[in-house]
Amino acid sequence: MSNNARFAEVASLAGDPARAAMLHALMDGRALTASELARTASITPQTASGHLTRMTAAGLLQVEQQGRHRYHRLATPAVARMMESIMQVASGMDALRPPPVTGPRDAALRAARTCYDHLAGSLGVAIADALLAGGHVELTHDAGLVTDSGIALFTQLGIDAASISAGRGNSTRVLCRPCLDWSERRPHLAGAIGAALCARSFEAAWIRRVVGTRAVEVTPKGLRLFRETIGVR
Amino acid sequence: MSNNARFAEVASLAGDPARAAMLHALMDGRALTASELARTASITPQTASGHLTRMTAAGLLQVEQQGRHRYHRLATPAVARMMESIMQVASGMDALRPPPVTGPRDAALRAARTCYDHLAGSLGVAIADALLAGGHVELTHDAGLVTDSGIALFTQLGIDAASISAGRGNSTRVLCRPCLDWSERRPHLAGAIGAALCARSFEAAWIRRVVGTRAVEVTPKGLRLFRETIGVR
DNA sequence: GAAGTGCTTCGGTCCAGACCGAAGCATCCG
DNA sequence: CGGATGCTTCGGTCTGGACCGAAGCACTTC
Repeated sequence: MSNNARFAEVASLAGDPARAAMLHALMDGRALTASELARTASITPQTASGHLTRMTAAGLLQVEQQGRHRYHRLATPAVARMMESIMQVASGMDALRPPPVTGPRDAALRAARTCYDHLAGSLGVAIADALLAGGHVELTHDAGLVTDSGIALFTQLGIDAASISAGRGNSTRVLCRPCLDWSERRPHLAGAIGAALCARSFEAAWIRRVVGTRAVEVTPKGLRLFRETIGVR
Repeated sequence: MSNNARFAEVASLAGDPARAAMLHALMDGRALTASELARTASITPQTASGHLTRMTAAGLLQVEQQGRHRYHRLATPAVARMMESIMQVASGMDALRPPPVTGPRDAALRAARTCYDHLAGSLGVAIADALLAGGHVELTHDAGLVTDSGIALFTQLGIDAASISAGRGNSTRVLCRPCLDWSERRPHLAGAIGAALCARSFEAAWIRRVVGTRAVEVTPKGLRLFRETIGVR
C-alpha cells in the first residue's frame, strides 16, 4: 500500500461521525467496552463492532479482552496527538463559519477537561498562564521549558520534574510541549510534565472526573491549591 | 454544527485518496494551480475543482486568483501539522502490516525532503543527530532547546537564531520543536529554527528542490558545509 | 444444562459522494 | 474579434460503505 493510501485510510477512519465520536470518547485515555462506545456514538452494537474492528486493524485502537468484555483504548499517544491536531484545524473553521453556537452541553467541557493525558479548557489555560506569569515555565509557539523555579514548584506539588525529563543526549533541562487549546485558542501545558501534573491532580483529589465525559471538576481543595500555590486567576 | 461533526468533516476531507494526494503535493508550502493538483491526483479538472472548493470552504486551503490561474496553498501551518500527525499514525501501521514495500519512487523522498517548512528524511534526521551530538541542541520527545553553542553555530550559518524566538513571556531561550520523521521514525528539527535552517539552505544553495516533488538534493557545496560545519555523518 | 449478556458475522438496504462528459464563464493571446 | 487555456457548474452514473435485523459464538451465572 502506498504512503498516500495509508494516509487516506487513517484519515477517513477518523472522518466518519460515528467513529469520530468513539475516538473522542477514548481521548481521556481510558479503555471502554464496545457497547459503551456504541452508546456514545448512538449506533447499534453490530455497527460499532465493525468500526472497532477496522480501527484496531489499522492501528488506531488497542483492544484487551477481559472476560466477555472487550476494552478498547487509543493504541498510542500518537493517535491522541493526531486527534488534537485535527481538532485544532476543525476549531479554526469557526473563524470562517457562522456563529460559535456553544451549547450548554459543552459548558463543562470548556471549563475543564482532560486532553488525552493532560489538562485543558479554561482550567488548563489558566494554569499555563499562571506558571508563565510566575516564571515557572517558558513557552513559545513550538516548545516549552520548565525553569529552575518551576522544578522547585513541581517538587512542592509532589511531582519529581527532574526525573521526568527523558531527553536524548545529556540534557538536564526539563522540556515540555505546548498544546493549543481548541476552545480557548491559547496554549496549555502538555507533554510529560503536563501528563504528570494531570495525574498528580487526580491522585491528590484536586480535580475529579465528571462521570461519562472528558470533563473534570475542581474540588475545593484543588481550587485552593491552584490559587495559592500555583497562582491561578 | 457540533464539534464532533466539524472534526469528522475535516478528517474525512483528508481521508479521500484524491484529496490526500493534493494535500500532500502542497506539503512543501508552495501554491499550485488547480490543474497541477488535478494531475498529481490523477483526476479530471472538474473533479479536482469540486474537491478544492470543498477544502477551501472548510478552511484547509487558501486560494489566490492570479489571472486565469487559481493558486492553492495550505491555509495555515496547523493544517501542515495535522497532516504530519496523520502521517505519523499511518506510518505506525507499517509495524502491524505486511512488508514495508519501499518503491524506488520513494527513494529520493526518503533521502531528503521538505516537511512543509523544514527538512526531513535521512538528511533531516542526520542534521538533528549532528546538532545533538555537538551539544548544539537538546531534544526530548516533546520539545527541544537550542543551546548557546547552537545559537553561535546558527549565527555562523547566517541565521539569527536569537531573534527568531517568538516566545510568550520574557523568554530569552530559543526553543524548537522535534518532529518525528515518518520514514526514519526518529526526530528531526522543526519549528521556527527548523524552518529558518531550511529556508537558509535553499537561499545559500546548500540544497535544491527536485522538480515536481517534495524531495530535495544536497549540492556539493551543501554536502561540504553539512559535513564540516555541522558535523553530519 | 439452561438462560442471560456481550460481541461478532452475515445478508441485505440504501444513500452520500466520487467521478466524468458536456457545456458555460472567465481570462489571455494573436 | 476569434480561438486558446484554465476553471467551474450541471447532470447523470455507479460504487463504497454505513447501517440495521437476525443469527451465531463466547463467556458467565444460576
